Amino acid sequence: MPAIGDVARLAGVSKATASRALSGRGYVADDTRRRVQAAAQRIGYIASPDAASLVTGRTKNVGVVIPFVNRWFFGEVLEGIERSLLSAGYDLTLYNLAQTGPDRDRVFDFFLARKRVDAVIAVGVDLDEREVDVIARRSKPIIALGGTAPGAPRLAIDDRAAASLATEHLLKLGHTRIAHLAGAGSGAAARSVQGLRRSGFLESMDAAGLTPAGSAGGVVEAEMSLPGGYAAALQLLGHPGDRPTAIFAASDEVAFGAMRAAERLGIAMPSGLSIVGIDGHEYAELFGLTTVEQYPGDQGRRAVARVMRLLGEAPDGSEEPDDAPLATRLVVRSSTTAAPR
Amino acid sequence: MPAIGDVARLAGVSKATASRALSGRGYVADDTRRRVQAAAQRIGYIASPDAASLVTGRTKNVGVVIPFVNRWFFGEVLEGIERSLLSAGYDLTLYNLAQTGPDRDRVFDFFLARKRVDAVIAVGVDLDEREVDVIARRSKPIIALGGTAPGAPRLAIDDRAAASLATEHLLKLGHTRIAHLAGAGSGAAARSVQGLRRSGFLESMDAAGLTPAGSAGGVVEAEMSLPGGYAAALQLLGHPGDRPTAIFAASDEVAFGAMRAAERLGIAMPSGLSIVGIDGHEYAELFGLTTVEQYPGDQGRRAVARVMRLLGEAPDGSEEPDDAPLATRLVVRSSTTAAPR
DNA sequence: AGCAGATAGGGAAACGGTTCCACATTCCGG
DNA sequence: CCGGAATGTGGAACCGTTTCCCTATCTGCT
Repeated sequence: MPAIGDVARLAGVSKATASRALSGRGYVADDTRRRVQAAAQRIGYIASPDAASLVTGRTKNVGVVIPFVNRWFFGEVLEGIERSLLSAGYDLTLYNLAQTGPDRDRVFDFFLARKRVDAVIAVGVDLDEREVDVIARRSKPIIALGGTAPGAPRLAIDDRAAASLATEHLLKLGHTRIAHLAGAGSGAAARSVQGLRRSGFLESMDAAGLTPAGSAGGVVEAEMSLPGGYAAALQLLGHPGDRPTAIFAASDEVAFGAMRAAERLGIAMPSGLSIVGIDGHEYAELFGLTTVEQYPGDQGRRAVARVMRLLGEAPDGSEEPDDAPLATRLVVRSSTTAAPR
Repeated sequence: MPAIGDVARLAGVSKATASRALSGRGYVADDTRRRVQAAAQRIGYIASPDAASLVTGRTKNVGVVIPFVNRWFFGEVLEGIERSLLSAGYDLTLYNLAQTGPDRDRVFDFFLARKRVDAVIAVGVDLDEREVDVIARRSKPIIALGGTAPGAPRLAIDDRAAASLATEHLLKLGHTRIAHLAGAGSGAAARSVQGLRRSGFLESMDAAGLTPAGSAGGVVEAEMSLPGGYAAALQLLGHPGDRPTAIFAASDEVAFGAMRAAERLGIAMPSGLSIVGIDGHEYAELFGLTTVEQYPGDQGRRAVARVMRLLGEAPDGSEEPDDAPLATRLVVRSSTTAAPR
């Protein structure tokens, strides 16, 4: 395997000059540069990133910590991050983080603590102080997308506002018996995505002078997936007596599950039940789901842009990042309609 | 940032001994080992993987090349790979490969050609000889999961057999008017996953003395996604006159799209239309989809095991890999029923 | 003519580990 | 009791880059 010394010898220059010629740093005569490049090309020279990062301390690699890859939101974010990173010449090292437990500790204490990544993007995961600290101590930037990380820059939609937007849509349609399919853990973790959506819902209901309707107090926790939504909706809609006329689901996948449950129970939609979700899932249009859209692919790209700036790789002319919440938009489709009288 | 020299000094030994004590290679007295470990612990020493791989040539990192992360099959495979790799102490570098184009070349020529990964797992992608060669020339193992890579070990289900299994299920139910929603490109690339499934279908039909039924010759290509299946099914089922009574869809996601299309067209299921897919998608049970299951998470784990063996990291007592096709299983649910007479 | 600054290039010292080789000691079997 | 093997440790070379520092030439300006 050819090393830079071989290139240098072939081009008749020193290693130092060869390095400068290839990396573009420092003064090198045009003619020399061309000779070196030709030599490198000829013997198929490829620089060793290990050797380079050993001396520069930069790895051109960022770690992405993510709890799922197979949920729509996370998959989209990951794809967005990947493309941006690739076009910036960076590698992406993936850490599929379990919610908690020894595996999780291992990721932080063993994998991320080493000097293999220049920065960390934590997607949809709530980091505790110790975890942030492990990264920060190595003075590597960390940024949170969706989840929370104490002391780190955060990129997220305003989940509470999004939930209010969805809820108010139902209220405007005249619904008064409204239930919420909340994300698992939303009751316990108030600052989590699920928690914020839940409280946005409760606030809007409260402001309208209403209380959640349906069995189990009108708020049922569901795993944030289609089967999760299905199971929870069956529970929520099980008693024909006190059925809600509308449901606000914590995510589109949960909403799909609820739609499926309604179908199974023979409830007509939307005349008998209106459903609104959050996400703007790829399938929402096809299923006619009213939802508050967000744009995870774009969020991923933004996170990368943010990280690049922190790493001093800001492309010139790029504007400053702001901490404004990310974009959302209510899209009304056929899954919601006016309340039956 | 403490280096191994600091640990050595603190423990009163040489760098060589410290290295041996921490890595567990070579002879070190128990007492010494403990002293070194204590010292490392005390000053928070963490070895630099770059330095290590510079001298050993091993990076403890494998590259995964994958065309999507947000399709069920790929997401599951990726999660399986990730967990296995993590528990083997390996990092996973993700390359989300565009189907073709300059980005794709860049991945191979720039990213994968460098010495940053010890091996490559290519998931669901058909590599050409040049691409395989780039990796092989660096004498890094490459293994294909799902897709094809000339000259590389391949892990895959028998797609043709799976398609036949699905088709024969429909035949046994008495269907004679059967259509196929094939994957995009299945006609052009006979050896691709889509191509094999298509030919498995055609073979079984042929063996039964039947020709595909429905508009467009009974075989319509669809993007391998739910919206893709929806659009293609609308086309296939558009003319009430020559409607098939059963559809074999190239994947479960396509099948879901077709189910949705049937619903939209007011076709009763399964009495008016039977549908069978391939995959064993997470949602298949909920939607009552008959399907030929495969187990992508397990496939990912297997791929990692295979790579570990090629890297000489076989855990003792693990058996030899075989090239037998991976497991599949027909699961009959409510989306298929006997042909109407 | 003299000089500062820009341009060009080389030698050598890092970076942080691993491993080869040499040397010393202990152990064990014949 | 002796020789070789097993065990334990240190010194130094090495992996492949980048970069610091030094020297040399060339430009343009006073």
